[in-house]
Amino acid sequence: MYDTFQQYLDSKIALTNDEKELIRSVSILKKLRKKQYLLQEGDVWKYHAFITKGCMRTYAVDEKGIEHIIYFGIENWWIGDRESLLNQTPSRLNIDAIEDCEVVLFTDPNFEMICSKISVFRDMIHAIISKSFNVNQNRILSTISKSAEEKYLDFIQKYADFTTRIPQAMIASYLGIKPETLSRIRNGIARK
Amino acid sequence: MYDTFQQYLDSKIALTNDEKELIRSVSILKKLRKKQYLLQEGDVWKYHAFITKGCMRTYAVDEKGIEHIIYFGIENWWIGDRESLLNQTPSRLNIDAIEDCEVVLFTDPNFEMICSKISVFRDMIHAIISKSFNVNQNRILSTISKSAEEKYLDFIQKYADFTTRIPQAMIASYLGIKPETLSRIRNGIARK
DNA sequence: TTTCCCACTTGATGTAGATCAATTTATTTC
DNA sequence: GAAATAAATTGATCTACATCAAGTGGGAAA
Repeated sequence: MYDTFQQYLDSKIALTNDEKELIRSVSILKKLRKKQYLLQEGDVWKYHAFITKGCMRTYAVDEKGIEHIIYFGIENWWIGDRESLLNQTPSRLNIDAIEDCEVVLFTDPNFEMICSKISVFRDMIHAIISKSFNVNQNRILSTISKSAEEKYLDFIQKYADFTTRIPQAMIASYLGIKPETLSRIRNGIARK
Repeated sequence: MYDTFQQYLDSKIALTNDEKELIRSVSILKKLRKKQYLLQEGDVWKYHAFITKGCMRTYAVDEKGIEHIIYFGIENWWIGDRESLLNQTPSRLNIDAIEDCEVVLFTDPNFEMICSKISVFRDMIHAIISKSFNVNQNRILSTISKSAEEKYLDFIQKYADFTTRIPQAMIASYLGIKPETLSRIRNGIARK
């Protein structure tokens, strides 16, 4: 279970055995059943979380009770609420498991400790955040400029591996369209 | 002109005079006329840019020739295309001046040099990127979940100082709606 | 196997926002 | 300060997507 994370680290950075052991020693392993929350609205997020197995989502619920998914994560992706973590404020977001999942958690102080002691780790994390920033910026451009069909085609092209694992209604939510609309779009594409 | 940037630094981090001088020594000052490009689509972005005066925008142009604004920046904001910088690929974005502007530029190697030598500077930059990530995430949530009117009300509340300086049509573009629609929304709000 | 449930589809209709086109109101520019 | 240019408004119409409501199929429970 930790092994997946270790392989991820090895693929990204070169660490000494002591460094590996330091990281492992403060890691927390957690299993989640399908539908189980990792973070629930109103709670303060305290961790840095890495998914080693399964598929998760981050979403907000609006005043009408409608869920709006802002993020999907699978194996080898990080997930969390950086805003809640940074400001130590109650989260407006929910994170839960779409499938049975396994995650590796680090408390923020331990994570900071690792970053301060292992500069390649810190650099790796900063590179990830930097890339995530770009991903978000591209998604903003997509949402403000494209039609529902274009957004869907972009999505399945970019996240081909997600489309089979994630219910269609959740993909619709992520794209900011209704499930019925997505169904019709798929229908339209199929009959071309 | 550099003074605005120095004041910004002083407000954020404590630096020795040598450190201040190191930063200043590699800074590049640049003035931009209204409508002048800082970055043009197809070019590779090479800098880290800080606005000391004026107002700028970042936007993409789609295949129909329509501009989609993804970012506004004013005094004391950073601006650039991190994706182009990171990958050294031609940018899909344009950055230009909405008003006459002054910016402080650092080439990427110089910027990295500063980060490596002055850890508080590096930490400041990482904190800014981290916050920007959150801002973008909130904007994604807003665009996929809210009506045009709600988005506009959020915008003027969050960026009150922008609304007077930025043409309405550009705000509409930023929100992903048409200028006519924004005009009608404003009209509707006014007559309430 | 049957039942139940859930994800998805399909149809009919409604509506927010887009489009097209014509004015009016501001800003530049000379 | 007049002429030219650009920005914003307003009206009429259109359309992509939403909404509401039934129906279908397929997989888990019993």
